[in-house]
Amino acid sequence: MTDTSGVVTAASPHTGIKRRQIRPKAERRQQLIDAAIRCIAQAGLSAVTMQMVTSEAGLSAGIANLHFESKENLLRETLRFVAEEYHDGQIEIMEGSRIPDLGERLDALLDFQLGRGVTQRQKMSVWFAYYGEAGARPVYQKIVSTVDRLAAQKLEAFFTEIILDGQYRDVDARDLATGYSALIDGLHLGLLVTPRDLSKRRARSVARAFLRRAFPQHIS
Amino acid sequence: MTDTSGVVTAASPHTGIKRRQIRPKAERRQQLIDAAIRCIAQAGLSAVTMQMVTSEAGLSAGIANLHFESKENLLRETLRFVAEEYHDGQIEIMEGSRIPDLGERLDALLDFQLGRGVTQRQKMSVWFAYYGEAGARPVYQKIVSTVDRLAAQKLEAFFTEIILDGQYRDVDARDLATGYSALIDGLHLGLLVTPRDLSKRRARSVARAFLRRAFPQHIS
DNA sequence: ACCTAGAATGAATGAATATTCATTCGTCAT
DNA sequence: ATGACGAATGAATATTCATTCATTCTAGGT
Repeated sequence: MTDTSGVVTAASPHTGIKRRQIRPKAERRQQLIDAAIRCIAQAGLSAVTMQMVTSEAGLSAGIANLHFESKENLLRETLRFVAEEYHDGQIEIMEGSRIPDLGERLDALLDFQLGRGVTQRQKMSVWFAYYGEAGARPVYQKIVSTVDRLAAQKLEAFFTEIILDGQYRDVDARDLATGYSALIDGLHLGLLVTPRDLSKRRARSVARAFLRRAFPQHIS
Repeated sequence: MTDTSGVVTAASPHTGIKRRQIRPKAERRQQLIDAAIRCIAQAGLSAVTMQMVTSEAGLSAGIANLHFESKENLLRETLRFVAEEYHDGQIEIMEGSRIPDLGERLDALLDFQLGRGVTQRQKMSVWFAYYGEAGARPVYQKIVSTVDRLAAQKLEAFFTEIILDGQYRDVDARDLATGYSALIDGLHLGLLVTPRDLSKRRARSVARAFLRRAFPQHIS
């Protein structure tokens, strides 16, 4: 997560002329992915050019092809990174033996999903840019659905735990998990497209209302 | 709504050589928008070319520029069309003095939002392609948010009516409307990206469960 | 039957941009 | 210190694609 991107790397102090830096392959790849995320959020997936990405990363034109072979590869790996980061975060909270109280864990999940600042907005922006293309691109669809399925399973297990704990009747964990995920996705869309009409505060309250109706004993 | 697209227009019967057809401007524009919808659903917004659209429409290369000036205009008008069609449909049902019973009207709304066949999937695909770009494009954002705001207001009014009718307590029409819209959007995404994991049948049942929890007297 | 306005065509143009690769230059093992 | 490996550069190339416009053709009016 060290974000060195955007930093003008090692310039000779007076001239501002950049000195060539040699870095490990993995680091360069991440640097380019980070730059791609910023470019996609800024210009939209369909307007991103290799020039944009490499110059955003403060590097030379050919470097993305050097490390990723092609634009397509770079974009695919960028999607994979964002998808995994988002879902790993969720899963860590849900499995979280860190937070023993189930109600608190629910709150933590909500915080993760609808909290955060500008960075989060950037990531969401990228996330939905790919979602939009996924209908037409099997490669994207596969990445998203793989990672989604895993998160859905974990959420269902988490909800099952809560249902047992609260002895709730007439609730199906799977359907509820599907509904909650959809709700969160929909709220993200709202935050992205109509921020004027939907504040982050209100989005959180809408999501909490959903959870409260389902698990009244666990949400105050 | 007459869909003449995809039809190979007026060919000389034996040769298959196409005869030039002159049609009113409005008709050609619609024909091109219909073709654009199919292309976006098929190839993704970022991969659509003018060639694709015009040949999908069965017309010559330059014609989209003749009628829309630029690719950007064509894509913008295509978004406007899809957005308005979707929201007009919803609004007609909600205002619907056609269906007097409120519960039935709720069901009709759900049917419209999650029913339909291939065509609907195409439209959804287009809808989300634009959503994905909206974060970076003020023009798209404006179209979507304008049309969204109107639908949100109507939905809130509709829910208010139901709340009065059922004398429901402790329910906020606005929050509920926001939640329901978000849920539907999220389910659409699910249907689009992970059709394997979410059938249309299940999506409907998840949405109905949401409504039942909110308006138990109106949904069986 | 003939004209004419303007709709439609599609080859040509030029701009944008992904990709290549010969060259340059850090870095590290010796 | 020195050499060699390979990372990084960026000018050159090739391709893709939106847009233009001279030409062709259709349809409605006379």
